[in-house]
Amino acid sequence: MIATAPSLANPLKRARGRPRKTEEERDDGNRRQALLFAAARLFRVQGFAATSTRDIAAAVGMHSGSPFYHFKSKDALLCAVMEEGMHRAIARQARALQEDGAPGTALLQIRRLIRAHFDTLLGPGNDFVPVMLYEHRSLNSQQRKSLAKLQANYEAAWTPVLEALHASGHLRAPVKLSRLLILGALNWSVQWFDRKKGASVDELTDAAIALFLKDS
Amino acid sequence: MIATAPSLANPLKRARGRPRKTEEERDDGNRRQALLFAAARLFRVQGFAATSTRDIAAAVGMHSGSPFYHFKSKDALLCAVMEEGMHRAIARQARALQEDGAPGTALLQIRRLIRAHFDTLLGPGNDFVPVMLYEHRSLNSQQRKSLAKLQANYEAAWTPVLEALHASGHLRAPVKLSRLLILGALNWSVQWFDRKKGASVDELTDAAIALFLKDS
DNA sequence: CCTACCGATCGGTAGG
DNA sequence: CCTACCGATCGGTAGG
Repeated sequence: MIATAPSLANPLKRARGRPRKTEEERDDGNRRQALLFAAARLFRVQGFAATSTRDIAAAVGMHSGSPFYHFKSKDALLCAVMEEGMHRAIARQARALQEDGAPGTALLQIRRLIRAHFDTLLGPGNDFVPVMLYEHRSLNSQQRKSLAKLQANYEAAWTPVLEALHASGHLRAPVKLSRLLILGALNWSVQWFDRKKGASVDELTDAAIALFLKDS
Repeated sequence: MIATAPSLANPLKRARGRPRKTEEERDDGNRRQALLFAAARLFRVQGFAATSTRDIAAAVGMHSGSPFYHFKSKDALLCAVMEEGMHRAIARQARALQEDGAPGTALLQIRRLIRAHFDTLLGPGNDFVPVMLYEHRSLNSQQRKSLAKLQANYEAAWTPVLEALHASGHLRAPVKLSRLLILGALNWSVQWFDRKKGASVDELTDAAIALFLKDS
């Protein structure tokens, strides 16, 4: 929202003795990262089509043409945001499933999956996955295919857990439809969740468990 | 998607004896309606920002400036699409709740509410409400306020039914969070439902009931 | 509802 | 990563 004034980089005077690639490479990575975060935030708030590459550049103190030094197109930037989001989500999910070592019961596993999913969607600064959820149609078919793999990877973790719950009578609806409906219920929280009022993520997780699962 | 060629209206030769307002008024309403339907379809498929008013005009055989004869701005057209959607949804919901006369049990009522909601979202040609769900942020605050009333009206019907189900033990999670999560699960079906394959709306309704409600 | 048009903005690029 | 720029497109309007 607030465009920081373009920071005038001091004219580089290259040191000759040292290779000094550290600063340059880190800087490069930093600027690319900065663009990724700014784009995620703006795409989430304003939408992809309503956000100009100039908006994004201004948000990190660059000039209008500079994002194209880091990303070949606006589309590619959007896709990079989504891929970043899926990699983070997959990593968080894997971490959650390995909490306290043991796999535990299916009931414990589903709680971990739901909690990790809420954290991915609602955690402070987690704009990447929400962008993916709501700007999917802005991708071309090639990009969609590459993301579909990551999504399938992510969703695959849910199936065995839901199957176990179905077998034990905790879940009555068909497994596939259950997965779609449950993930939908969670994904939609992006639209109404407010960190500053209403239920906490803990309460949300409890409510989801209570809503979806039977006692035996 | 397919732009019909602009239909050249034959030069009007006004009859003098008759008032002939019927044809003119009906035509006017038809053109406005045509714009509303075309806009809903395009906004749903491409998104609001990615759809130009020229796209919409072409879809109904008008020239680029003509939509602005019917709607004061692109925003106003979006808002009209959403209001149309909510009016239809509210009417369908009211009809569903009065089926077969009697109110029936809460279990029957929730089934009617869920089924009507799916029909509103997934029925053929029902693009209005999906546009509302996914383009909410493109409205200004005044338009949001006017729509919020319609949405509150729509959601109000769910609360007493969910409260009855909570009291009878069919619903375990808190009523307010239940409503948010259930509507989210249903709303998300817009993203994955495919009339041509997978579950039918009937099966979806059964699965939702089985997922959300306990036996007693 | 068409014609003809305007000012603004946009994604992207060449060349440094 | 900046400077300077291009062609295309967009929402909207005047005047009929």
